[in-house]
Amino acid sequence: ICVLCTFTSLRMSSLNRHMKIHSDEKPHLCHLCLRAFRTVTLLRNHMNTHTGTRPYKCSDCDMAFVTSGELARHRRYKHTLEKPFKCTLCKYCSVEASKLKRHIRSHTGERPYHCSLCSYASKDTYKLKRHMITHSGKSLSCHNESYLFYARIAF
DNA sequence: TATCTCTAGCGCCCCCTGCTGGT
DNA sequence: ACCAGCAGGGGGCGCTAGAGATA
Repeated sequence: ICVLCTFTSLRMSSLNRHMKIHSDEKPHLCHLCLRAFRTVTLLRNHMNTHTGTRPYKCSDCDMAFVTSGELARHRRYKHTLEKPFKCTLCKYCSVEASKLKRHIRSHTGERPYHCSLCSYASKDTYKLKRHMITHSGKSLSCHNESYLFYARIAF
């Protein structure tokens, strides 16, 4: 049992590894952007984003991905059409949990993302970002910096 | 013990659609 | 009626973090 959080494991080795997340130790450094990672695997995946290396290739189309998880998700979206996350209130189902979470907000009416300049509130972050254009008149891509400024105030 | 694999999660961007107000 | 602007709903991918599985 971790004394710092709710984590529990049957293996001492898992607990030892877990304890590292409570420290800031990130010994694996990307020499291209100086970002640091806890594990070599994370660094390797990150380096692949710099080099464009995509080892996980889809057998049914030309797509390729940095991680196996991305490939698995792609295959669900495009090939197997498996949608394990099902809404209990309607027939909607999704490939991803986060999509179901976003969908459920359409039932609950929850709008966690508030505009700092008017009464508008959004159900997801990108809608708020898009909404911010109406205050500035700038294009979405030109608006990133001011959006981040507004977001810091709002959140 | 190190590495691989899987799952979870946040984010970004895009598309389509419906509503609304101006012309 | 038509069009532009805007918001709602959702699809798809990029990337990182953490933990289980395995070599």
